[in-house]
Amino acid sequence: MPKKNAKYWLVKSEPESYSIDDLARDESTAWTGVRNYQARNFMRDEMQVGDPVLYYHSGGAEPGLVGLAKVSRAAYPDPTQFEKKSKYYDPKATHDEPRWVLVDLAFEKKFDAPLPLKELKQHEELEGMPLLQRGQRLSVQPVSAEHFKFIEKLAKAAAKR
DNA sequence: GCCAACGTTGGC
DNA sequence: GCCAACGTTGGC
Repeated sequence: MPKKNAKYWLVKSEPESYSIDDLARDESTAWTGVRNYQARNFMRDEMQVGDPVLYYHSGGAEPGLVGLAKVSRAAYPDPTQFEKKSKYYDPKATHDEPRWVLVDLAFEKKFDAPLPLKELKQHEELEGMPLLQRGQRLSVQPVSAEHFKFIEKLAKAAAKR
């Protein structure tokens, strides 16, 4: 079980670039390439080791929640910002003043059945969840404890169907 | 500091 | 592939 003061999160990834199966295979990964200040600030200021993280697949035929990870290392500079050949290279970032940070995520579990976005939208218990807001594009976002617990229940119920 | 242009995300 | 939403950039 997460610590009492744990916060809950959600990260998005396109399964073609890095899926829950990739994370399961790697066991943990550095969450490189976040280039949005709001998302960065969540990682830098609020994500703590042990925090549970919902894993969301965006794009594709059926976007939805596919599993669970947890934060395994707190924020540190994203090395890709310094790599000229990386598509995440940022010429304005320096080692003295890095602009982008990341956290490490560790695989926790893959849901037996994914929870499609269109199903999530049908539960009024999840009303107000950032993921479900129109035009919402943040790739790292907070999840309330209530929403997180409800989603855990949904995942268990979906596995039994 | 405003705001138009542009680029990206992501559902459909 | 389309397009709405939104963030960033850059001219002024």
